[in-house]
Amino acid sequence: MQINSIIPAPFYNRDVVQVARELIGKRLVRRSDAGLISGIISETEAYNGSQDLACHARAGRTARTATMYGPAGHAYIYFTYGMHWLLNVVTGEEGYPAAVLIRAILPQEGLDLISKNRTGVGREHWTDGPAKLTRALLIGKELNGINLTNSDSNLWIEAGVPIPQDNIYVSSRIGLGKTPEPWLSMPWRFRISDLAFMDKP
DNA sequence: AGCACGATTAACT
DNA sequence: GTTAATCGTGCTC
Repeated sequence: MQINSIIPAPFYNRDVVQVARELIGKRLVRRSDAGLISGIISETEAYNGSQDLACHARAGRTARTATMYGPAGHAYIYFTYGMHWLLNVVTGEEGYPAAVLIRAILPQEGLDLISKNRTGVGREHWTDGPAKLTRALLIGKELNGINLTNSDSNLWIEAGVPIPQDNIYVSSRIGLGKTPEPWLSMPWRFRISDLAFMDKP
């Protein structure tokens, strides 16, 4: 893939909800020791500032959430449920804590590597969850804070395939537990509703 | 210093 | 539909 197709920093230095919507269809690329692994982003969620009670930054700036306060276009990767790593992209002005959770991708390159990283799991479930895709792409704490707009990084996001607005399904975020309203119902989850276009050669 | 819980997953009944 | 796995983080004592 061409270096010049990497999404530049200004794309991320905007409203987190808008970025979450526009990340649908972009290509997430991981360069591992074994080779390239990539997939089209098919599901995202926006987490918007310390006032958003579903956002980790609700507790203010801590060692864990520090990257969310950093520059847009960097990766915020955190550990949860004692075993899972989740990948987010920092958005907005430096100092404002907001990020987009990458919830699912559609595998494109490095299928043999993904298969290896997801042994015992059916192809349809290789990367259809936020912790599944980080396992498939070998993403962990060592990539926390990495610049996703830098061609020297081992993780970046490229221009992918255009997704029409009417093929993006909007709903409320999931897995938020006891998060109170209105945050629980904010329409900040985006996903491709019709995957038929992927089946074309 | 101790504790409850989580932006989940996979394996159950 | 239900639940165990598993541990860093942030809050309470």
